Amino acid sequence: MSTIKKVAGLAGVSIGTVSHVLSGSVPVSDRLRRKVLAAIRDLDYHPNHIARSLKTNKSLTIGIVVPDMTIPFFPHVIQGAEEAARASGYSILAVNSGDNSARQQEVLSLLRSQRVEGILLVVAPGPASIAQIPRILESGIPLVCLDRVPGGIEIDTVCVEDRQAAAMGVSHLTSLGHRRIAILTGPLTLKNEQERLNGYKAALEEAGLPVENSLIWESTFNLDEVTSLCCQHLSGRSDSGANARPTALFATNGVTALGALRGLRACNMTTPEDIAFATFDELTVEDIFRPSITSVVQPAHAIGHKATEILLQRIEARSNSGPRIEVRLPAQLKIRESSGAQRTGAAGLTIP
Amino acid sequence: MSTIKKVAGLAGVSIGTVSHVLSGSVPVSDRLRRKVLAAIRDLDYHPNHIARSLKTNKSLTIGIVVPDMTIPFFPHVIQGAEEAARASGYSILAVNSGDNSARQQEVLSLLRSQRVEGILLVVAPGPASIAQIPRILESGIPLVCLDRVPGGIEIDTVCVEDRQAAAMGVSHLTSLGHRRIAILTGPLTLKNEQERLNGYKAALEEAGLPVENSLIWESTFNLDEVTSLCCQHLSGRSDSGANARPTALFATNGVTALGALRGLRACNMTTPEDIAFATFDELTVEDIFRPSITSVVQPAHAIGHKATEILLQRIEARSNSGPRIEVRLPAQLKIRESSGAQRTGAAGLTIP
DNA sequence: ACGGCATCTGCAAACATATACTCATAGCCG
DNA sequence: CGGCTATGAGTATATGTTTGCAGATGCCGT
Repeated sequence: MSTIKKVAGLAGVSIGTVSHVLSGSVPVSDRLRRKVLAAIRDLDYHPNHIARSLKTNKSLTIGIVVPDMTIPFFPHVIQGAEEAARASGYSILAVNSGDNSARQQEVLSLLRSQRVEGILLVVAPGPASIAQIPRILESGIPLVCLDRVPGGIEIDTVCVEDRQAAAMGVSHLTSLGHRRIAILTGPLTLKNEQERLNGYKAALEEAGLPVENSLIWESTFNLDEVTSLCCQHLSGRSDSGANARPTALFATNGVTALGALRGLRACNMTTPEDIAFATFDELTVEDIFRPSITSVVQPAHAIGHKATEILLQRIEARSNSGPRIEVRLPAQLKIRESSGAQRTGAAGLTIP
Repeated sequence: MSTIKKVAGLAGVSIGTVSHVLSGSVPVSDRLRRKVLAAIRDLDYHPNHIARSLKTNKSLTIGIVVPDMTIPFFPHVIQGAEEAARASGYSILAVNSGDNSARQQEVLSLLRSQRVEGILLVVAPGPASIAQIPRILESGIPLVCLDRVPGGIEIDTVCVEDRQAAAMGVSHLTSLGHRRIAILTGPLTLKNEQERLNGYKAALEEAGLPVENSLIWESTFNLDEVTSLCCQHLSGRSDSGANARPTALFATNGVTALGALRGLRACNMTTPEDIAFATFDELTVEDIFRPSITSVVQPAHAIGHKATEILLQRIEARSNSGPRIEVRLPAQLKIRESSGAQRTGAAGLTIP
């Protein structure tokens, strides 16, 4: 691998001159610049980013920790982050935590060893995951939490307007005449899930409906657990009366949504026929498939992009002090078939 | 940020000893090891991977270039690669090329500056993209092409058994009695697409059916182009006769599949009612949605995993010489509704 | 007491680069 | 034509780590 020294040798200039041509921080005469550039081409020289980082103490890299890249939401977030980062000359190091506290610890350590200049974190559930954050901040590495907001900690966050978004989805269901609407949440230790639950409550109240604890189903981010929990709640209920089965179901995230749909199938129920359904997050981007799911969709790309902008701002400021930044981005309600607002035709591809 | 020197100071040992504790390459007494580890904890020390890389000339990083992380297939590949890499202590740097030759050039340069020890490449279409490969190999960086096989170049490759896989999908359609089966391919400059086409031809021949050029529709990886091309081919054909509309359609990849489905919808056709449909690649993981699509599914995870193993092997061997390795992994046929093998019930969630 | 061994220290030389600094050269004006 | 000023070239040092080596220390058995 060619070095700056070889380039200097071939171009007949000093190492410093090559460096100046590369960085542009010091003017170099056209004659020498051309010779240097020619040497760079001839040698297929690529500046050693490692040595540069060591010298300048800038890795030009930021890390992003997501639960699982294969969940469609996160690649969009990562891509948003990557675009914002690239615009400032930064690269992205993306790693999975598997929503596992121990693994999150590992990857955060890895990122710190790699000397990333900032970290974007979709925090794993559990207090242990949150406990890892302060040390990082203390060490001077800016960290922005995105998508999920950890409780009990002062930290920059970027996510969707959970309360309003959930209320929007639930209001859609109440406006369709539903009076018994169940909500299927993830762990309520996460502020977002709480906020979404609050949005649900607000929407019910606004519609003059009571909030029943028996219709609030708290679950986890484990698909199998969600499925069986949902199934359990749906079966063994009468069709009417005080303990009647809900006529609509709202899921607060993509995982519980998928679990809910699987649960419905396991209980031999269809949507929207047997129960109206709406959810946070898109399950499949394509409107080609049926039943199309009424969703409150998050601006995934924008979340990643905005979080990165904030992070870069903190990096530039070289300080984690200053007021905490909390960005809430608006979601969008996409009304489709599963909520029963549109009637669905025969199976197969149809024109909506 | 604490350094190895500070750790040594706090632990009351020499720098060398700390290094030895960290690397494990030289035995250290238990007493000192404990003191060192305590100091590391107290100082929240994280070894400077950058300095280590510079000294050892090993970045312990491999790069992976994919067209677009938001296409569901690729995160699985990346995750497979990540697991294999992690098992050997390597990290993954994943970047998008946007299926764009110029951008691919940029990201490859970036990876070389980052001094990745090897590169996994899903090559962008076009000869310019392929032309970038030899320089990298010459510079001593192993490179494995995965998913897509570039033509006219000797290189390690890992992908699916394209021919057999396509033949399997098409045979499924012939076995259902279809005699006019169209194929919608991506750019035939890619060997895989050619091979899939060959599989199609072989399956037709085996079923005693003629290969008609008018039923071979070559397209691109651009969704809109595929959609309009498909629509164009489907409309303006009589229902019978020599130029009759095909009764079945096979798409050779996820992009053309999506384009095909959109095209069908635009032409006001449904599947499997108006035309049977099968494809390479899964469009949505969940079987919950209708119409469920009969697919030849690729072992995405395994492709990433295997490619990384080969790459690590080349890295270890410190040489790109030796015989070229070509791994072909088997695909799996998932028969669902769109091919018409199962009859589909009413829309909505049903038990299959 | 002493050799041998295991363990540890301290030092120095890299690794490839950036940068502040010094030095050289050329142009220019008086 | 001499000295001054720009401007550009060259040089030395530092970054955090690994690694090898020479020497120091302490402990054990003889």
